[in-house]
Amino acid sequence: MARSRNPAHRLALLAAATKVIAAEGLGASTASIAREAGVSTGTLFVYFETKAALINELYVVLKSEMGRAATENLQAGAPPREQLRSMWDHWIAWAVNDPVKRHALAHLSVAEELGDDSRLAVHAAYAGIAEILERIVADGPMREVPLSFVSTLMSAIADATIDDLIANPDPSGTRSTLAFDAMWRALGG
Amino acid sequence: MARSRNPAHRLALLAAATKVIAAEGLGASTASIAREAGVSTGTLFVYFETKAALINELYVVLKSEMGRAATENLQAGAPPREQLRSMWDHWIAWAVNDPVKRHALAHLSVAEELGDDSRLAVHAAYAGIAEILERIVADGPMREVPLSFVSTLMSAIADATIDDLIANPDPSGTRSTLAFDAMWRALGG
Amino acid sequence: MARSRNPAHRLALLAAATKVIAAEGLGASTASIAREAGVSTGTLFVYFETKAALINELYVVLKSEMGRAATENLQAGAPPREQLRSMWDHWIAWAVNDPVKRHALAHLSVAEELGDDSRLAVHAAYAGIAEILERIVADGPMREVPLSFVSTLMSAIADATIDDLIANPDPSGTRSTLAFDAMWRALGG
Amino acid sequence: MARSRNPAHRLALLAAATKVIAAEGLGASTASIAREAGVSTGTLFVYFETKAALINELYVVLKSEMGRAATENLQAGAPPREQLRSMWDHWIAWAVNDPVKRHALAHLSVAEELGDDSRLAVHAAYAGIAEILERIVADGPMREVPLSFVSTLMSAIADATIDDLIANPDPSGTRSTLAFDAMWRALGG
DNA sequence: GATGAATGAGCGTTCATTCAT
DNA sequence: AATGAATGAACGCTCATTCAT
Repeated sequence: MARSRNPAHRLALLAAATKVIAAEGLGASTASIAREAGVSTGTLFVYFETKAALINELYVVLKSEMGRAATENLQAGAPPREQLRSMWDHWIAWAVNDPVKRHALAHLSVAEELGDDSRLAVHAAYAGIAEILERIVADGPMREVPLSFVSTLMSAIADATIDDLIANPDPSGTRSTLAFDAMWRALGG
Repeated sequence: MARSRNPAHRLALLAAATKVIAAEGLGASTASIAREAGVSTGTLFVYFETKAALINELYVVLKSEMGRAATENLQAGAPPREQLRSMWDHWIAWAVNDPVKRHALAHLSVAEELGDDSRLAVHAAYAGIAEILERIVADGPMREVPLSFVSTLMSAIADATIDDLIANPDPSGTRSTLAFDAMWRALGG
Repeated sequence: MARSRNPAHRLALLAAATKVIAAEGLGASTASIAREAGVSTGTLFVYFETKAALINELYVVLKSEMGRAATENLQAGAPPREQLRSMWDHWIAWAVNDPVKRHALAHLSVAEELGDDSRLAVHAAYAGIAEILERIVADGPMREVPLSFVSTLMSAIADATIDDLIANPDPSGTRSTLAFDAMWRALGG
Repeated sequence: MARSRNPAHRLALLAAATKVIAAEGLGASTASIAREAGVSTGTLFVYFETKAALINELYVVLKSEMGRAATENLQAGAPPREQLRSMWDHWIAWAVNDPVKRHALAHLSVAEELGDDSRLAVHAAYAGIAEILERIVADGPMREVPLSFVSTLMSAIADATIDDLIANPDPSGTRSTLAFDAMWRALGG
């Protein structure tokens, strides 16, 4: 057997892409990503067939990670509001503690080269969130609206909050609570 | 910078940039923008010193236009909810009736080359909106939050609504009303 | 008006491509061709959309030039054998006097990127040759064979002769005459 | 250089190179050749020091095979014309029955990396042909010309015929006979 | 010997910008 | 002012070759 593919390289490339894309946007060159990862330009293309493939894969990884972070430690039997609040807190924490990933993801989400399959691949990680959201919305004023729209709305509010908290940190958590309450009201919960 | 001799060229270039950036994203070449405008590559640089300058200027133009559209025909004495609803309707209408501008603006808003001065230059066009927002928020749960955050929140909800309406048109206006109500609740109005 | 396209650049690029391709084959880089022509890499692509376009155009230019050289000073009323001999002599002279063009053409003729349109574009320059050939072959043993095959045969004999004469010059012309006679016999003239 | 352990790999690589070069030309990558042969990229370089070495070796193999095919079943005592005709027939048959080898050889014959030693290595396989040719030419008009030129001439005629027969098959053999007669006349036999 | 990941020079092509006309 | 040819750095990607396993 030859040297087998080194998973560390794959991870290093994804981490490097996260960092470089966060800093320079999607225009970041594959050369700079490879350099940051400590491998040669050619090696990048061993692990990702094209730059577009790297972008798509990184999007799936980060977006899924964010979804998983949000649903961590969810109390199955807890009341919906508490469940949503837990999600909210984890979500905000993930983004605020790792603003580089959050920035990279913001760029990736609007990438021209993002394929439908990537957007689809991410859905699984958001099934838990969708379920909770569905229950909350079920008897409220938004019960007729497609869940995807409700979900987009929540994401929009969360993203706005995250950007605000990264720009002006608020360790007390007051602003996060206020924003959560606003979202809760919006959902009609 | 100085007002150029032929304002028609300037406008043609901005219109062309809107169309081409909406279609191809920020990667659109200056050559393709000039071609679309019916002028030469050199002429583009007579009116805009660099591509970044064009992007910034177009951002200011479109974003301001959107703000102005939102505050059109505002009834000075009307109750805040009605004022906000008027704004909301005008805002949504502007974007839905001109999805090309909306798409271009979506790209421009995340442009790497966007300067703080451009973001600032736009504020004037949003003074009216801010004023109304301030009054609405004044006695509600969000009274302690910086107005800029409230404003960002509203934009986020509006943008989500607009994208949804462009993707799945709803001539009845039901979804727009539902989204407005959600926003109204979020603001604590 | 701006600077207009400089025909000298086009010619310089074709001449440079001839020289570099003769020396290095079709693997010659566009950069080396541009350098040899004294222009920048970008300029090459102003005059030729792709490397393949340059290769095709150069093929048409050289092949046509060779055809035109062969039919130069043709005596309309002369006997077929003398006409063919004149063509033969001009053809051999063109190739032997400009071995660089001959070598470049040898490479170009087998280029993967050569299109049917280029092969077609060249035909006009060979109409005169074909006509003579037709008359010569008309009553001989090859009268049933497609003219294109006869033509290929003649080219093959000529090319072999040319390569031999370039490798081992023969100013006396003896070998050329011997080869012509062989071809004449082959054609059944 | 030293006979390698596993001759099957060597043969598989040569066969794969034949196929891939016939289809894609000399630009074919060593990786694609190795894949076609069912071995790894590294293994290719165990059997052939460089790509150029593989090309040279394959040229020698195919060209020699062609020469051997031509002189197969030669009747020692038969009249020269019949001997030449037998050669011609075997030669044409080899190429027409295996157009992939013929195409590969056509590419290899003009390879930049082809060395004089390879051209020389092939001569042995053509000794028989040369001998017959020499006898045929001995008393004819081409008796003063170097035999190598006569040989090149014959190859040129044969190649042209082969390409024509591959492009437009002629099972009746009429065209092959016509071409042979033309060559016979050219040689002054 | 066999493997295939790793390498990095090199490729064709693009494009923001300049400047002679 | 308007033009578009000219520029050359930069890009994504390929590939012959090496070498750790």
